[in-house]
Amino acid sequence: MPRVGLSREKLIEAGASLADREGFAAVTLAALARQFEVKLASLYAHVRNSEDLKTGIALLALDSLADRADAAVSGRAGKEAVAALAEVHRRFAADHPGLFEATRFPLNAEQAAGSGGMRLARAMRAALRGYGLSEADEVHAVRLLGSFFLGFSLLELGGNFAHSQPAPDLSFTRGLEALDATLKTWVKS
Amino acid sequence: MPRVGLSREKLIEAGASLADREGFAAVTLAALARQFEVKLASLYAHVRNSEDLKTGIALLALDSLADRADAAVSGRAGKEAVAALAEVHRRFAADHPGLFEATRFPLNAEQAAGSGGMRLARAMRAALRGYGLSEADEVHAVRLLGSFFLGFSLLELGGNFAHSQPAPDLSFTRGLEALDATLKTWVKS
DNA sequence: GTTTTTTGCCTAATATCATTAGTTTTTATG
DNA sequence: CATAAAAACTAATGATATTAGGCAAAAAAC
Repeated sequence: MPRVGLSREKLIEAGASLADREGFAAVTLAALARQFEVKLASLYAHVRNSEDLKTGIALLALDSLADRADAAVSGRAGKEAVAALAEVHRRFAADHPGLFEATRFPLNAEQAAGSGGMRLARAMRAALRGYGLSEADEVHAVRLLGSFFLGFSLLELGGNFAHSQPAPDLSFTRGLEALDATLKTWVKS
Repeated sequence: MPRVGLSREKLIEAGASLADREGFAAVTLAALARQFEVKLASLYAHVRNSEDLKTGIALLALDSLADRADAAVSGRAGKEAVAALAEVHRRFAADHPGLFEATRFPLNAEQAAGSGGMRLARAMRAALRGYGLSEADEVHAVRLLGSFFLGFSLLELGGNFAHSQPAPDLSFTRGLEALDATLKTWVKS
């Protein structure tokens, strides 16, 4: 019986593709075993357990998002950079809901420290450079923007904006304008 | 064999309690069957399936959150009301993470229309009354605030603010101040 | 009170997913 | 070529979920 030639990387890649096509919940060890035409137990030679596989997919998804964020803020600052970054988040969530969901898989501190999540925070700080905030205020602003990006995408994906007008596009734009305005005149303590 | 006296309401209540104690993921038909000392298949006389049960729990959790929101904005408007509402969201998420997660369970349009989620939106609009926004701008603001509340709680619960200073409390306060400032001078199109 | 109907709970079966321990076979290494 | 390492398999186990049919408790009807 020749070996199929599985590897951890292959499983993670295939898992991410499956997440993108059918949603993160469709990613199971059983599904991947079927895809590679091996017995399920064979996968344990390459991943510790289901959670280990999903962690790998989450890290890959975060890196994918971070790549796009880095590209978006490159050569930009201030309002333009923030808007570009916001667009990246929203487009990623809308175009790749399965991968977006994967980015939300819980990671431990060590995993998070080396992840695309940190790169995202750096891209956000780079985008905020044009606002001239202090170091502490920059963190507050990163958290404010990060919360808005995440919350908006989740609410939109969940259909929360589907039952009322105006269209979400406009709310997104107006929300960014409001945030830009307040960043320009950041309140002092 | 005397009947245990199960009912749909009892199962939903017990499920919500279990979610609160051990997290939403711990809520399974099997777990509830054990708790009531009946065979799992018996539960199907009261709920259609696992999703039906979880939908019921989600609606109960949303109502619980909405009750707190209504109480918080009662007799308040403007900055004070928004801050109280924000606190309710954040406290609920932090004190009842299992129930908070339940509120995020997907609902169809009909279920959502009659849910505590609509009451939350109303409480939000009531809180915004003090800012004198137009009807359309009010929707944008509801979505901006709702996104921030949800996003902040999720990031905080996920440990995203655990690896850096300043403490999340301060970021939350400063974020609200920034949002208050921009609501006061809402950008015109 | 008795009889009939409804409905709650159980049994049996089935399906799916996940994990572990040990075995066999393939591939890599010396 | 022989040996060791590792990939893939087998068997077993455990957990969750759902369906169909049967039995008996409780409710409804007489």
